[in-house]
Amino acid sequence: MPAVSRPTSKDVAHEAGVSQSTVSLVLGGKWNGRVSPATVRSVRSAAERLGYRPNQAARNLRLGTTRTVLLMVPTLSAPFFGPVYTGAARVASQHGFGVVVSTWPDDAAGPADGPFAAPQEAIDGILASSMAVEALGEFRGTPAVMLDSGPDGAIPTVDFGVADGMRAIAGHLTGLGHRRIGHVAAGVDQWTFHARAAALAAVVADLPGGVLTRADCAIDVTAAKDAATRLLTAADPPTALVCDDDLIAAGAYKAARALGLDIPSDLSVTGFDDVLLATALEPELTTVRLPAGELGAQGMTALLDLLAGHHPAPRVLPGELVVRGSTTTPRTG
Amino acid sequence: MPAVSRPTSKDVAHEAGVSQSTVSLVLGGKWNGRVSPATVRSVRSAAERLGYRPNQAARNLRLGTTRTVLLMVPTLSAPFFGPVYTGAARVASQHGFGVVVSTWPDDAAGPADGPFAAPQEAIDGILASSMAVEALGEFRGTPAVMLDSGPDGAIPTVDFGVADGMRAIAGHLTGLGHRRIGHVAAGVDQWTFHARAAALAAVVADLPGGVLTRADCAIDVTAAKDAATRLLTAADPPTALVCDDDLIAAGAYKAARALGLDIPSDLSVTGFDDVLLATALEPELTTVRLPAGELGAQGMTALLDLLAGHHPAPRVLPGELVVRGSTTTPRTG
DNA sequence: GTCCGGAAGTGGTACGTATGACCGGTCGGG
DNA sequence: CCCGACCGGTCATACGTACCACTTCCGGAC
Repeated sequence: MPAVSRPTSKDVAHEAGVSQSTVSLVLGGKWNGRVSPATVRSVRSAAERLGYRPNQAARNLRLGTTRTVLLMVPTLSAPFFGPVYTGAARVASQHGFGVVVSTWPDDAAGPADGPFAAPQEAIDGILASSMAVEALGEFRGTPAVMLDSGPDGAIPTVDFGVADGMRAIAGHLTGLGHRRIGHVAAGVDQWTFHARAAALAAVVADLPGGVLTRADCAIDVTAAKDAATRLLTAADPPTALVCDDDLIAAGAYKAARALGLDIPSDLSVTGFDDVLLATALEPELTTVRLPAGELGAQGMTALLDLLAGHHPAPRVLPGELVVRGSTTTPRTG
Repeated sequence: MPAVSRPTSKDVAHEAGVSQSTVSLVLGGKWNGRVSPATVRSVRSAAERLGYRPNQAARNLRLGTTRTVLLMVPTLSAPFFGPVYTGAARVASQHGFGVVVSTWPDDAAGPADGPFAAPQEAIDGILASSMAVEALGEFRGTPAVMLDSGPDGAIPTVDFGVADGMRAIAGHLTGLGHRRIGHVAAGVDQWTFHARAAALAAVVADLPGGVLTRADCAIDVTAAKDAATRLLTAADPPTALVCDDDLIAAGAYKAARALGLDIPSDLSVTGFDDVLLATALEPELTTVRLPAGELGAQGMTALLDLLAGHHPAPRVLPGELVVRGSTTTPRTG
């Protein structure tokens, strides 16, 4: 406990020889024509001299608002959500809002392994990843925006156009001549992955001679390697692997190398997200760029709209196909 | 603004037919022998029925403490600091503390590009990365712990043993027979990088025939590729590249590939940190594992100690050399 | 019958801020 | 000469909680 307590507005008032109300007026900027310039100067200099910082707890109590929102994401240890936080925090900061984060504890596999860490602060609103939807019940009544959760009637949403992204991937591969396609899928029960799988399946089903095989795995390099190996060692193996995530693609690379397959001449591989990893791999990964920072920023914008009383329209951020060196025409024969 | 205001302890008191004081007593757990079991049950059920959640702002004001600490790191978009946050948040949560984060805005290159986003909440303490040291002045008087900043007389610190780690790297390479070593250094004016450079230089200086060259770059794959290319295209190029960071090593891989050099047979490469990327590279990267999550956890532990009135001793977390496929004996001749 | 003391709970207040309601003085217009 | 408007501020209160000091009830001891 700090032995020296911080100065209050009353201390500033005493120092400046005015009342506490006047201090609040001046420092709150509400003094248009109510306070003389001389007094304003004197109050400001007194505050400066004492190093006065307003007590946020008292202000929050008085105003009934905290100008703070809660961001709920599964983890910040994985690559994707860091930029989401950054984008959200930037927009929040521009509007004078703070952000507190809540994640699954210990990078657990899911919310069943423990509750989100509850913030000690009161919050005005919630920006929640779809993977946090179960934990939202704790905060019934708090305005919320969901990220990447699919259209929802009750809660405003900001989504990626993952189906379009997956169609672009599939179109790219089939355009190159691939017919036997393997889907290394994230074994996670989330809208975004269901939407990707459905989009891919639809494209392959419409393709004469198209064959789609599938293996599920956790979003983890090692698990992905195993899943990809299963697909590649089956009879009549695919000539291209479509991975639900760049990390999964990294596992597919490992599987291919272990089997002596060259990427892309023996096997085309695609990812999803375009995290830093995608350009560090060799060859660089063909993937769909999901603007994670933009998701956070647009989500925060929607949430602030909601807090301001407007009901924001659902937004969809397009993914962009980024063709790099991991895809080419299949080996003939 | 939500039209329906949350119930207060007064509402609960009315519902249970007791006074607000009693509600506070019961829900605060301070009722040992002061309140009858029947009343306790009735208060608890009333709180449950109304969905009562204590107003944190009021509690913070009354108690003069927020049970919240501020974590200052340069960014959460880069791989390293996510686990730091996770470790810190886990320990904080176990002690009933919350965490708010402050980063450089927009992933700027440094604090000069703008202030850290100030949290809207009052905080009890600060856990700051060394890269945030400049911003610490705003919070003069708040208890703080520095991470990865080197020994400091005034502020408790938690550091990595980066010098030992670098000596392990250097010993590994020289033990393999390398004599001409290139240092792809992070061009960042921080204790941790100075310590790494000094440790490496000392080992090479003690080595008969040892030659150390150096190129600086930002912690960024593209910039690292350029820097590594400069070293590798010089006369009498190094047989091993020591990189200050795994991301820099990824750039070195790209430079080697562009020059037609095989890793490790033509060139050994080492990294630092052991982020996810290290095992996704091919071949997997020899590096020093810095336990980022442990840094956050130990730092938070030290900070909570400090808040409890104990002055924590400086702590040093050892780095561990992880030998993978990117290093071998230099090509003879 | 009086007094004591513990059990069970209540009243009142303070934390620091923001703000609506006041208030004394001056000045110009009617 | 009086009244209202306006300037430049102050007073008092409320936000919701935690906790100290106090009261009331009641069973027993003397």
